[in-house]
Amino acid sequence: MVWDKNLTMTVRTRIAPSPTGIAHVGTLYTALLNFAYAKKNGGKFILRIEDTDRERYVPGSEQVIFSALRWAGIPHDEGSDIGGPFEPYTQSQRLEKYTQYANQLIENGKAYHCFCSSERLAAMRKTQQEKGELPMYDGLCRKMSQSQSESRAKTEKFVIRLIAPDSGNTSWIDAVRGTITIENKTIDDQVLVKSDGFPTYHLAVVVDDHLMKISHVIRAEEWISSTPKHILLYKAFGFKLPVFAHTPLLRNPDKSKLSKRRNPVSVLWYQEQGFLPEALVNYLCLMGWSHPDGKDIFSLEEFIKLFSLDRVQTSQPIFDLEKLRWLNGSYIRQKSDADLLNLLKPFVPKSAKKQELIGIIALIRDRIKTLNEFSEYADFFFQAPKVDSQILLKQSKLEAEKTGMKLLEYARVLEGLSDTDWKMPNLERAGRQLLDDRWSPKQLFMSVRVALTGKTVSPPLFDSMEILGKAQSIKRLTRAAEILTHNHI
RNA sequence: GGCCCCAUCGUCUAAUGGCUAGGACGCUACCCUCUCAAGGUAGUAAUUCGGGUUCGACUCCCGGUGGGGUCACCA
Repeated sequence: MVWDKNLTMTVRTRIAPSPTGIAHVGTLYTALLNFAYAKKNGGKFILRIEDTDRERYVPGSEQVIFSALRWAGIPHDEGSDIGGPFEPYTQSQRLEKYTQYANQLIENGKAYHCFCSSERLAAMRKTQQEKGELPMYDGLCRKMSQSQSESRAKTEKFVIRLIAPDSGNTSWIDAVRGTITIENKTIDDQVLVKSDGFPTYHLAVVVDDHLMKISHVIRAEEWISSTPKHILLYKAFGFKLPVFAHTPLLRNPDKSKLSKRRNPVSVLWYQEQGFLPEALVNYLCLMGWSHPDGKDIFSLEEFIKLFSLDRVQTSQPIFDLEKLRWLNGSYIRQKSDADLLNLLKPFVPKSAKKQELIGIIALIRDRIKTLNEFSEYADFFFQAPKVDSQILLKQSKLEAEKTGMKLLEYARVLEGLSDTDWKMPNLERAGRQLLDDRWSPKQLFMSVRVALTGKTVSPPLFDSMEILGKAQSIKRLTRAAEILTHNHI
């Protein structure tokens, strides 16, 4: 990026979520890019809470956002929870600033009071749309004399609107897309201050980005069409423009903007499913960006080292759970036993013993893609399964009686093993000794598998038996044999 | 609909005028094997269309088509 080279000021980027309930993966994605860009350039990453919409505010959302970013390993240098040189970092605590700047605009003739009722606005929009025009404010109050406007403002409710030029163009050099130009006549007289005295996003974001010395505004492409409004405001205030960079918008498999209707979007959901933060972050890195060496798996540190805005793609990627799952499985496989034991804690029965778990982990680590799949593979260790005789017989391919007798025979042989001999190779040897021309390895071992686990899919049989223990294994074999004979007499 | 953005295998992407268009996920087959995985090997599949520019276009230009975003006193 050419204009980076002459940058003398510090790079300061920010993420500015609104507290509406969840931590969105789209927010995490934008945070990741802003964080990486700041760190790459030795700058600061700021977290600002944009809570100027009182109707949509959900108490507690801030904590959800903080904890999601903490989980993901994307720490901020300044923010509403930790403060900083430009605090407060919560917009509802900065109200006077916005009022002050809005009034300055009115004094300079760059903005005006608007007294139009929402009914009039709605009616106006309706007729405009019927005529096939684009709905825009008709500028009624813009024409009002200053004295009239001032006196009405003393008694009536009003909003403050920006005066947008009717001709000319507004353009900027987008750091990921190049020059973008928009005709001023398509820009509405944007509301800056609402009738409740709160600023709109457009005013607050410009004022705060300026006051907080944000150098690079890196945000999703859905903001492209409001960027000219922001530039107009920067100019009206005489502020220095930041670099704008509009990143691709994450999409659902149906190609629409990523939303909870079609896709899990809450970071918390991924956490609860047992996705590892490294995997989610790594996957997000692959959205609209690629490693110069074509690597798919790399650390956040490596990403920071290699990240650049000009390598960011402009087309909109689809968020694909399948590839994320693969990546997650890969990260799980790389974990140490101790780490996995720790990570698995929320997904494992409380009664589970540590030694036992370490053994189980060795058996399932290559099989699970998310941590919550632990129970799918390992639940039989903690609870005797319900054995379905039909499923069992389908594996043995022999009559119930013969199958039951074989299971009992295996149980008897196992009975002869001492506790110290209760080891995988011995268990397997004992099993293989029972093979003959009627019992192939597959028939016998699959039958035993169903008897012990209730399923046709499980971790390796003899390793599982070693962990399950002598008493429990024999008990389950005997019980399966009983079920077979009861059902078929 | 106006405006804006975008267009390489099903998906994520590489290749910015010169290669048989590469890699990854997924899928298929084989190997391994007590099942499922993991691992290994092989395979499947793409430059949206039409015009230009050029000795030569995935790559540059124009148009069509398609997709997305945005048009609030929400962010």
